[in-house]
Amino acid sequence: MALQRDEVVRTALRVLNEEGIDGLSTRRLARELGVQSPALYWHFKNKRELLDLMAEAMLAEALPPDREPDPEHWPDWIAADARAKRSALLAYRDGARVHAGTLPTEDELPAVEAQLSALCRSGLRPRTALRLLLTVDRYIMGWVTEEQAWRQDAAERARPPFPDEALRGLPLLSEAVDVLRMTDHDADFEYGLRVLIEGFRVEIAREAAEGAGGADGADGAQGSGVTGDGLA
Amino acid sequence: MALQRDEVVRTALRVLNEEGIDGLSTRRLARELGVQSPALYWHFKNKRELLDLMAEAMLAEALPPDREPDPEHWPDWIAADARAKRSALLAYRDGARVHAGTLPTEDELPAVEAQLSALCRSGLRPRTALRLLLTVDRYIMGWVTEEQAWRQDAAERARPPFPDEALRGLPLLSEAVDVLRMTDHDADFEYGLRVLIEGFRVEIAREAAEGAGGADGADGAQGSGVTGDGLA
DNA sequence: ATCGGAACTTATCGGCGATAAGGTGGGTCC
DNA sequence: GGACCCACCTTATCGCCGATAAGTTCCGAT
Repeated sequence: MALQRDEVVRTALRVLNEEGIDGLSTRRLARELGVQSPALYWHFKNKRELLDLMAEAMLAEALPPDREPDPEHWPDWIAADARAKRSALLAYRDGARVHAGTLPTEDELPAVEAQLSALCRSGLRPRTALRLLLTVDRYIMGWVTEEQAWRQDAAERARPPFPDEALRGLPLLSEAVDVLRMTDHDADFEYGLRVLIEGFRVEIAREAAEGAGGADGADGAQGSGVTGDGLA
Repeated sequence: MALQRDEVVRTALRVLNEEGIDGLSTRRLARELGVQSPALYWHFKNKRELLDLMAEAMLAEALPPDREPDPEHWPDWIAADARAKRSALLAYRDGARVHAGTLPTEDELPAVEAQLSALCRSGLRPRTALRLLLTVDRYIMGWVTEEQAWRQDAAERARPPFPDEALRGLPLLSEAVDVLRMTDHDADFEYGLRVLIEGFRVEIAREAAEGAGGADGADGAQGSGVTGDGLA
């Protein structure tokens, strides 16, 4: 039986976990498949295409398609999706870096449309709803990228970063040292996620009120930006 | 006169802008400096170290040190710093990817301590304040990474992604097409930034109330996470 | 029996990061 | 003034990489 694209992608993901993205070469992968490296170019246009499929497979494992998001409980599914996506990226070494290079695929669009539909029930305009989804997505990507970079050079570096001496004379940082050293990734991620969702609540309330009151007007977020006077 | 580290870094940043990070090889850089490539290894341990210095230089251009953050108007300087950091990363091709590989340096710590100090005036515990700073940082990194990836293959791909046909039957996405196609990066970034800051407001209010009321207790953000019932 | 194409091999290209070993020139010390 | 040193660079080379070109094998349809 000849090689299947699918089998190549699965093997590539295994090699990714064993060697990391820098160790994933076409030769290494070919050896693992019992084949010479140019054979891969029969199945893939180039390495980029292979990486794209790997990214797609990574996320497919964790995000079952065709869920119908419930408009009544958007914070729940937004948070659940965010956690699922983070888990999916964390499940493979350098998962975030693999995913980062890819473009959104057109066949993800219907799922996004469904999410927009749910969010718009709360009074959001579609463009605001999409911005909201993109915002949490960017947060996840940034987070996991950093998390995996940290993990990587925690492995290769002898001493942990930010030793106690470096914190001398910095009392607040010393108190927050667990956050600084990423001792508790999960809770730290969860914090940022919660902040985002509470921000969304505020934003949704504002836009719903606006929509109920006047027309719409251009783009509330523009220009001078954040102007509030602080102090909670 | 012999080569100076500083001159090498400046030249490397120029080459980065001309060729992108994949085109920035030691040979290319050496050629630009009128030197053979192994000469660089006298000045730098390896390419990683050069990239680290490039990242440091990039951010140094945009973030003047020794500002004293004003506790009364934290949303303003948080937003200003965020915009400055994004601009710094956008100023160089693949700036986010260059920065992503680096570890936080110990000499950035005093600035962070000052920011924590300002935030804690509003009743935040240091660990929450640091989480807050990290959250916005991750958002910026994720955002700019995506923005630059998009820009790159907008350059090399013939047709723009998400053509109108792909949006047939997806009315909400069609209405939000400008966001989808990242036509207006700046405003979209600003939106997420504002959402984050409004989330921070909520979080700060909660924690200040908590601190005023009872003791503190473990970690409000843990476990079941977001549970609210949505609908603004 | 033959032809065609899918799926692979071998050979090779140009480029990469990195190291080893050797050269060179200016400044220092006796 | 000669010996030495060392900062700084060169030449040569290693083992890897992604990718392409051209040739081979083998199976299935005609």
